Amino acid sequence: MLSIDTLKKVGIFQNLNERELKLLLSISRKRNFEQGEVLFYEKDRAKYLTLVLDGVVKIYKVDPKNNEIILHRFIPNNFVAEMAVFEKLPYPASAAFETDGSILEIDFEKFKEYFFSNPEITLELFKSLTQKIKYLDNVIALTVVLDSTARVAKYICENSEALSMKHNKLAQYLHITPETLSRIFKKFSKLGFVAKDAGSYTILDKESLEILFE
Amino acid sequence: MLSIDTLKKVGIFQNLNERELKLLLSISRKRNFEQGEVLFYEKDRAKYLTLVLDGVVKIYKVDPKNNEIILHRFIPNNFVAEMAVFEKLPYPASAAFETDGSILEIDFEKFKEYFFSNPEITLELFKSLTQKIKYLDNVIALTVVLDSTARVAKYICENSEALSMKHNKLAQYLHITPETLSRIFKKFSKLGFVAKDAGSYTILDKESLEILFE
DNA sequence: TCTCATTATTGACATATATCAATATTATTT
DNA sequence: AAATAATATTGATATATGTCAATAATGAGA
Repeated sequence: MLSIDTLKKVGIFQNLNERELKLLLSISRKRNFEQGEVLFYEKDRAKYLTLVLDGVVKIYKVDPKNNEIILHRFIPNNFVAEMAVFEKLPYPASAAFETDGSILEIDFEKFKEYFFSNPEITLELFKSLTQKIKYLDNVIALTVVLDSTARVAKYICENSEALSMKHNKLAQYLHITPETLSRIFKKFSKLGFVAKDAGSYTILDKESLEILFE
Repeated sequence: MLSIDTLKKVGIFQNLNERELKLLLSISRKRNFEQGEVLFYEKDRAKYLTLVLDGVVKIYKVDPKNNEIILHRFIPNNFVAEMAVFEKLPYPASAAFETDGSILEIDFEKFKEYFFSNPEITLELFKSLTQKIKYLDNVIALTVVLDSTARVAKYICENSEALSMKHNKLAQYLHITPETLSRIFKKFSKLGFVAKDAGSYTILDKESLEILFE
């Protein structure tokens, strides 16, 4: 099931030696999830240090109208919500698998005891924390600072995969309704900033789009 | 000007010995600011590890309509935007003094060299980073998730100083206009959730207010 | 205490975006 | 390829909040 080879493939643990990997193995377990399964809910108590091994995990909050507000999608080899584990705080958001996948659960107290003196590990944890700050900053830069039109412009300019995403997923990610998104794309088409071919859109005039959010 | 005694008073450096404090002193300098002075602008390059010594520093973004969106206010003994310094990234937001004050500027490369192997220092830096995540999460929880009414309810329930703040400051902090804030307070008064006496408001029915944002 | 400046409130109106319902388009299954 | 389901678009309308302008309340200096 969970083997040293699996752990070796995780970037964060690359510099650990065999002895350390064995130690890590002894305080970890792998858990499999199916698409849609919830990893944890907002306000749950954090028990384990969690790392995505396979699949995509979405982190989201639920607003009073029951809309999911997606803060981030995690791909493999990332820690999820380690802040809550470090600080012994309830999770600030919920997490669910968007695909089938698996996670590594690590006993945090033991991990701390064994690995916090290892500068390579602490450096990786620093990076992981600063990464989270960047993600949250991005949510704010996108959602709080910009209006819907600017938000769409920014997102399609900066995320190449955006144009091939299903529109309702994209809309959800940008915290707008599919209707509004559709109207914005129509506006961009009319302005000649994007073109529709065979269902999906292509960017024709990136400079103009950039003006909208800069 | 900048003395070891000043450094000793900073919580984060409490566990440093005399030799380490001297070392820190040699790579630091103090800078004074007047109310309103800008510490740095969004997108500036981060040069020094920065810590507030005196005064209040606001961290804010500017939206396309030139509204300031305040993300946080820092009081003394806090690192400001250390993420940008760690990651050698442009500042994700601007910073300005709301009062007269001063900061400590630390040469980051040397700080890293001298102090990153000290577990007490890295622990403090961890705490500082997780704190920032909490602040950003709060901005999102307040601004992205809740509507204006819920936001006011949450803020006055959870921040005792809110009711004595000037309404235009409070409104700015909640990212709503003073007019909207005034209307929301009026609504809360009519519902009997708050009462106005001598200019400022008092909470009469906290449970009801809490229902609005939970 | 009176005056002036600042801050807060109120009303009328504008605007962005959501909601709902109908229809069109695209994708999937048989 | 036809049938069905899923997704996208469009129009009409609702709603929350912003904007602007007028007035009221409050605070600070003479």
